[in-house]
Amino acid sequence: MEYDFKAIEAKWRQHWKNNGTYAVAEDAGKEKYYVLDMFPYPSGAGLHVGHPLGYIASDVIARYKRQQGFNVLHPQGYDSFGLPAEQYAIQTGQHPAITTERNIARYRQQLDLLGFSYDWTREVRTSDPDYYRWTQWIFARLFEHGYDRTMDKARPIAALVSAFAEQGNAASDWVCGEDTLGEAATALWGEDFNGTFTADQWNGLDGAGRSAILMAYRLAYLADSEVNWCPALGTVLANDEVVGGRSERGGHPVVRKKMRQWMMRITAYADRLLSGLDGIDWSDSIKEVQRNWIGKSTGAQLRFEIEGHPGSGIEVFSTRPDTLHGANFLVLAPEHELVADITTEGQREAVEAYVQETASRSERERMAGDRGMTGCATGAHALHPLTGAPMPIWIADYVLAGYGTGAVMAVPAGDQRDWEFAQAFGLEVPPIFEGHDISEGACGDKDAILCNSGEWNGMRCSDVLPRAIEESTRAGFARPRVNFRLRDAVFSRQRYWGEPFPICYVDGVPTLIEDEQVLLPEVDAYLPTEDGDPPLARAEKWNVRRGDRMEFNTMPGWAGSSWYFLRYMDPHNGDALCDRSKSDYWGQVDLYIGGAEHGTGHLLYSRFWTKFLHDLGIIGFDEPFAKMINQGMILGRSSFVYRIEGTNTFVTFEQRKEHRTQRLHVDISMVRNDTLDTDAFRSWRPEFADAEFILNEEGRYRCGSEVEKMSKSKYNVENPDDLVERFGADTLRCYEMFLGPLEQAKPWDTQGINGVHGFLRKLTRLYLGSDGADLVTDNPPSAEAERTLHKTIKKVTEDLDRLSWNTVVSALMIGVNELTEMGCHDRAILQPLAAILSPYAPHLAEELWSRSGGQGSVVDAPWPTWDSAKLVESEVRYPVQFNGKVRFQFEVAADLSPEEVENAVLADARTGKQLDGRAPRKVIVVPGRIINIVG
RNA sequence: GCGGGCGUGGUGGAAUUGGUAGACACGCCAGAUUUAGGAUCUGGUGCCGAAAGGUGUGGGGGUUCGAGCCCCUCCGCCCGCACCA
Repeated sequence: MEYDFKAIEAKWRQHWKNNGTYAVAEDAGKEKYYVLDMFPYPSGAGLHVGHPLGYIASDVIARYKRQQGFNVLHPQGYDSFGLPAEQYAIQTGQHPAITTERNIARYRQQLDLLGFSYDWTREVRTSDPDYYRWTQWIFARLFEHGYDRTMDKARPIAALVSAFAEQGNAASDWVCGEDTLGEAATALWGEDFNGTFTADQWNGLDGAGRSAILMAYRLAYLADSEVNWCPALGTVLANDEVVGGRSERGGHPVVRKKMRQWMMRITAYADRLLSGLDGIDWSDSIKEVQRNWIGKSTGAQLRFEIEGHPGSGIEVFSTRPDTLHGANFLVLAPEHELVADITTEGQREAVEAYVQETASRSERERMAGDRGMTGCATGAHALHPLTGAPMPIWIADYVLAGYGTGAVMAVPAGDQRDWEFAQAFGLEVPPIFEGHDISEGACGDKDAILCNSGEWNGMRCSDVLPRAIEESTRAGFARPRVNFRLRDAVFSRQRYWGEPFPICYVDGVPTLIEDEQVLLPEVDAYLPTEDGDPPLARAEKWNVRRGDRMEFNTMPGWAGSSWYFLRYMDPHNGDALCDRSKSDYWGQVDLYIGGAEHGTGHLLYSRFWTKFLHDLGIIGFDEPFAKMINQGMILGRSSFVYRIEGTNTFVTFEQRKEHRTQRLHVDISMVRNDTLDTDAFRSWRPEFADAEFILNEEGRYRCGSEVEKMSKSKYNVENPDDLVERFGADTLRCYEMFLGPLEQAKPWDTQGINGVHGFLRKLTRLYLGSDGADLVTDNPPSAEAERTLHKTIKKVTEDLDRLSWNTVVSALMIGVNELTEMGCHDRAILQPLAAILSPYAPHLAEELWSRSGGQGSVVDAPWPTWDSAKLVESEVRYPVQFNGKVRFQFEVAADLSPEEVENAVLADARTGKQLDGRAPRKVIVVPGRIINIVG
């Protein structure tokens, strides 16, 4: 066998392992290149062919860059804290660490088969205490820091404490949770707290009081937030785990409950997270997802006085204060704090019923559904700040409590939702736009011309807007305001298998534990306690060793994955999360490859933590991933059989409509070319043992098929191990790259792999005879063979530079086809060919490199360069322009310089045949293969 | 509804800067060969047509000597967000 892939791959896999080929170290004399995969969660199911796609792509680039002389950092690790291992533990009692260890071993085994050039000495695992120690350390720094708006960076809370001691909180402009501050201050100093406190007030506080105040400023803080609590399950549920007021799993009742949770003040970084997007090379769509999620809007906060309630007012946020003259009522979220105060006696019953009704639905549910407008008048009125006209105050669930101030000024002529609300409740729609018919709907056009708007009549909205903000501010009822949709992230989970917080409570005050690492304790069960405390509360000895008690929550999955790319640079450092000299050398990730599904999770949180660590001077850059490619999903091709209802008889695809049939997924391993192996099917499951088949005219059972997501339950999963067994890792690598553009979703087609396998076999035959004898000669290569080689080097190099993985395989195939046709066995051709093959088929490339006399490992073989002089084609046709019109096609040898082309054209064209009988004076050869002739 | 992207043979896709559309591969067809395989080799394969020729990148229009690519418009598909004031 001339291409014995099993022997070749085993041989070189062992060789690389023995030689530690892929270990890298900092080298000041070499330019670095950092190429990173999103590390996997090691699930029990193992890999299917979709998982390695991105890993192969990054490995190709890592190998290519390495051969180009870069010092390449290409690590891999495991995001090993997570829910599946914990659920398995709840069911079986097996410790998640054991499950995780086993799954990692399986992953490693599968990854090793594929020939990746990872430096495994740098492996990280988020569940490793030596790793999560630093995750806890970052949390501690976040706890100890706040965000100073003046300096636009994170600063130690200690600096704020000094400022408070001297000037209270009036002089410093730090990001502050106003609700948290308000609650704490009210508890300490009484109801009339107006947002500021003095140095005397501060200095008079005890430790608990100060702690409560400082919580409003910390980047990691404790706060009461409303969550979906399921008492039966003893845990908090995410909004999408709640359906119709009951838990999605089990159907237990869910209540909305305020719970004290750790939060991350990511909102402090909202502006920088937004502007930082401009400087990084990510896809437009994922940047757009992040922009949308951050949701910056600029406008004003306006205050409306309430009739009969002097001193209190309703604050609303609006991006369109230019439409203020069209505002004729206010709408509050049902949860708005003023609702109870302002509701009139006549409306109280109706309002309370409405509030009750909305409270029983989750926010998610309110947002979905039929969009029918609901609401209720409070009976109260606000006063229009310009005209003093009374404006009825309504409550409605289309206004969200969590956004802006939880209240809006309704401008039914300018906002579709307000318009619909006005229609539903028979409210007036004052027209404020010239030429706009308000019976049709609202007008959102910012270029519309205003009317009925006092001094602004006749002006364009977009021109009025800045003026409206300015004038309202001067009049004292408004101030400019920027609002973000982004909300602070809940950082607590009531789970076991996550990072424990380095926090204990001393007299109720949350306090950092920094003198020793807080390790995840052993527990006797992985469920919450009877009291509803998280599983960590079961670890009684662990719990009581500090303060009153330890923190029982653990950190969410995204904690460990927010900074792992840094740890690879210095994975064994026991004194720091990453030495500054190492992070300065390796710097940002140059190429990050992974799925697009993390747009608002991992990718946002790692940007946040990176900026924070940059503020602290831990690292010298503030964006983690300079360039990112999101690979598309590989879809499976499912096969179906058609059972006649109520029988055990199956008809083929062609006949399925002649009967009442039921479509069933069948395992694709039993199907070849859409034909079912009926014997295999009978023995697949007992219920099919006596299945009858009605075959088609060709005497075979033809299955139906469909492209859908790969999944166990659809029996359409292709396992990489099987394919490596049948075709080898090199074939699988090439084929996955050949499938199509990396970013696109594409169906898997196992039949297609034969073509790529044939290519590698054909390639091998250039070097080896069928008996395994060397065929490589030292004959001088023909010009033709050189042209093929240089053309291939050029194409492969250019395609890799623009990250076009799939076209590279085609280029290699074409080269091999041509060389095979020529019968080329020349060392001068085949050695460089092995070198450029290496990124895609590293095992075979090593074999062929050594067979063709290459020195050392092909992994370090310098990337060949192409010589344009060798790229001579016989003739090229140029379209020729004469006085602006293309008159004829001119053929010229392709290796001529522009000057030679010019002379050739002049010489020929002077006959004047194609040039209206005129002799040209000048010939201009321009790129794009067009020749301009000036008459 | 808003935002992002896409539309090319039977299939996956190529065409990099506006310059011979369909490279490369699968599938299919025909032939060869054989120890009958999920093997190998050779040739063919966009569509219509016997051929000459015509036609062709979702539809229509435009710019250009020239459009898969640029502009306008309509249709269809995918992804993300979705009452964000």
